[in-house]
Amino acid sequence: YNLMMFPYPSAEGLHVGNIYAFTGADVNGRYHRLRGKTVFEPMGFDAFGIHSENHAIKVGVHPGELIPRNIANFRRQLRQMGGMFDWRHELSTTDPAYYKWTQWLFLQLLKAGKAYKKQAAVNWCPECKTVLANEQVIAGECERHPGVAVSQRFLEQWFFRITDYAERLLANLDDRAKMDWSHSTAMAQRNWIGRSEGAEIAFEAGGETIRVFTTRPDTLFGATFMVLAPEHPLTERLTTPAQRKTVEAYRQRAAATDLVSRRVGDREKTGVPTGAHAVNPATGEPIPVWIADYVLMEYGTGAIMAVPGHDQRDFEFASAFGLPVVRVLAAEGEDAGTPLEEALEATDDARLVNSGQFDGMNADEGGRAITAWLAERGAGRATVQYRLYDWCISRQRYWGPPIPIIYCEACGPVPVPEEDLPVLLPPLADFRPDDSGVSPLARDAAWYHVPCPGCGRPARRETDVSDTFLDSAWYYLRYPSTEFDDRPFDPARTRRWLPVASYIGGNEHAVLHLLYSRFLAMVLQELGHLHFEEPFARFRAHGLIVKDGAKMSKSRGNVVIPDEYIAQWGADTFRMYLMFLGPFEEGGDFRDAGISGPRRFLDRVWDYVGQAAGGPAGPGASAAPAEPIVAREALVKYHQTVKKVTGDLESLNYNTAIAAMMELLNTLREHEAVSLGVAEGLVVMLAPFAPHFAEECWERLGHGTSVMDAAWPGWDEQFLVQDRVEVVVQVNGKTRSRVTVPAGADEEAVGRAALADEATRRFLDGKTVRKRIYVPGRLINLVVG
RNA sequence: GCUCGGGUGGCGAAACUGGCAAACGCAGGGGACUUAAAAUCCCCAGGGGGAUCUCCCCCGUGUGGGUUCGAAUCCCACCCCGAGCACCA
Repeated sequence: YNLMMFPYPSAEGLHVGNIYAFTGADVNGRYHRLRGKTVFEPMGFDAFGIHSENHAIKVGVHPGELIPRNIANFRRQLRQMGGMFDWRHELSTTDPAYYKWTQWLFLQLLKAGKAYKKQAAVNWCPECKTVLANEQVIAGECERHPGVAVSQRFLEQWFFRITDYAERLLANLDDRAKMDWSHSTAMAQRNWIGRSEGAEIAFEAGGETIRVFTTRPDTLFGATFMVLAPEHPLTERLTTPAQRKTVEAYRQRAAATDLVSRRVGDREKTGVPTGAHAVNPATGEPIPVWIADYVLMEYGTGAIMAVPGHDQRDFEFASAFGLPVVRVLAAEGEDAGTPLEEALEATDDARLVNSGQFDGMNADEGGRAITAWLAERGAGRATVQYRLYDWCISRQRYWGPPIPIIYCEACGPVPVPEEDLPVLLPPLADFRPDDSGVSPLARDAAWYHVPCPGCGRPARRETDVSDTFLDSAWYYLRYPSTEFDDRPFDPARTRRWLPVASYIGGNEHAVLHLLYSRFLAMVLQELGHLHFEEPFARFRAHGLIVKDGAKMSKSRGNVVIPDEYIAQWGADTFRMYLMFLGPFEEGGDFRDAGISGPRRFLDRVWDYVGQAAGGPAGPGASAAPAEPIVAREALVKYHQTVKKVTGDLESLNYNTAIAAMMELLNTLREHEAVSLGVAEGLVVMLAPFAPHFAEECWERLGHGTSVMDAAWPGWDEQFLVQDRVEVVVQVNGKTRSRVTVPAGADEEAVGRAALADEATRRFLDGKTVRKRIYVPGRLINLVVG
């Protein structure tokens, strides 16, 4: 199962970046097919979603009309680039036969208690006029509208409990047997899940208990005040009558501030005291309780113990409001009373001070000891926190699968019965979102008002559609089973093809699509629908194609459309050029200057094939190397190349594979070594990169069947072992000469040969050899005094 | 700030596990072919210096140190570029 990320057909067509990614994946698929595997390489279209809808709004055409048009163009380009796609299994997420099952998935998660609804502060993009997932908010701005600040709104939203799976999602990343992934992608997921070890500590405050999470329990003695998030539920009960007005004003101001600017880290600290005091369980001292918006309700417990001596944010807050700073860490020999200019970080030689019986311990020991001490008193315990949020899937937009829920006055939210799926998206003429926060779907009265499936009384439909990432979180499950309309994925097909053997795609989806897909697979496995929990056995992130050092984007005007290049140079030359540009996993800078290199190479191969087709058959790919009718050097090069190219294709090192084939051709030409067998082997090795060209060559070489049905060439080790080898001679580590010795010569023999070598002798200059280092068959280093 | 990548000729890059730095290609120079140009083919090509000119020396993989017989590769410190995360307690 050779999977690549299906495109969203929103723009004018595929750009060079898509072609690059798909070509790299297609080379992989074709290689494995030539190795004798049955390769499934499907293609489809991620055609729902905000990208597509915004494009439709911009162009002024209904997406229901525009998207099929775009898809037709994409299909044309995909055929042109020569991908080995199985079009019988094409899918589009906008097809009711597909999104029926997207809705079905929602119902399965709902049944399993993994979907829930809550009123939540959400990211609202005033430009998209919809809620964004946290993943779609980049540095406080909408990912699709740079410069547009995302604001805060409170809406009832559907969420998926991805946080229940934080530990498993994290742990599996280290399990190579389950998932062999690009390092960078796994790393991005680790960051996103954001695991922190620490302690939960209870502070008593006038009959109430404030729980905090801290990663630094060792600094407990330095906690001189506490801070609650403005939304913290305890705020109301803790606030003293004298402070009520101040606190209320602050809370209202915080609520009006959008989520985004709340999270900008370098803002001036603001906050107000509640008037209440809590007791530091370590010191027994009363410490004031404040509220401030630098503490976030969404993380940890929404409350912190503030340790201004050893946390920079707390230090800034204490400085702004004149709160006491106590240091509880000091370097060896440093005076525990020295005042701090800024928060002091824990270092290896730092020891606890001002911390009673824990004085003298380092931060780690102290943290463990204090946590244990708290646990004995029932005031704390070691715990783990994750940065991951639950996945908000509600979108107040038109172009998506309606969430299959019906609201009834009597029964509440009722799932649409599975036999009534799909809930079809009504064909709305005016599908534009407005500021109301209500999806455009509410405007279609006939669609909106339905009888309750439970009691039959008048009810109304959920008007939100689901996030595009839900569509794409399971498309790989659908591909093998596209012809079944009575099940989302056929069990036998699924067992035959899944998990995906190779998935190649961009790292921009490292924490969105790739995390959601994993989560969904885990849930489906628990529910007994799947036999695996990790959907992608191998994932490789390809690099980015940039232009003039910058990422291609419409706003920069540096997007390269592949069509003209394919028209001018041919799809195969273009594929070869892209794969030759640099390491596939690193990407590269698109320059049209270099494209003539691969073209010249293919032209020369064409000439060589012409000669070989007319010439005598010789040893090579399939034939036994009977008569060396061509120079032995050429044959050796051939077998070396087969081995090199095979290894490089396994590891996606396409650029060096192409370079090796170029070297081979250069050697063949140099020795005028024309051989049918060698030509055949070379053509088969070229087939993954230049499939149309290889097909023509194959026919020219006298074959009546497709080159894709040929066998991958093998190499003969007998050509790889040489009877004489060249050994580099170094004197004091500098290369001075080289000598040719019989393969397997021992150190003594090579040493003698080196000493007999005239060029070497000049550098020895009569001095005695103090030491001799010999790397067998490679190098000898003579150290002279 | 934290976490990952990366920095090698004019350019894209290569270099197995510490063992000939620059393979392969682009651009460039010279030559052959041609009335000419394009295409094609052959040769040259990291920098500097020397020479008895089919030869030799020195320098050279972001910077500075270190380990080693030997470092693009390993270690320490720093600089720069890219990506992810970020008032995450």
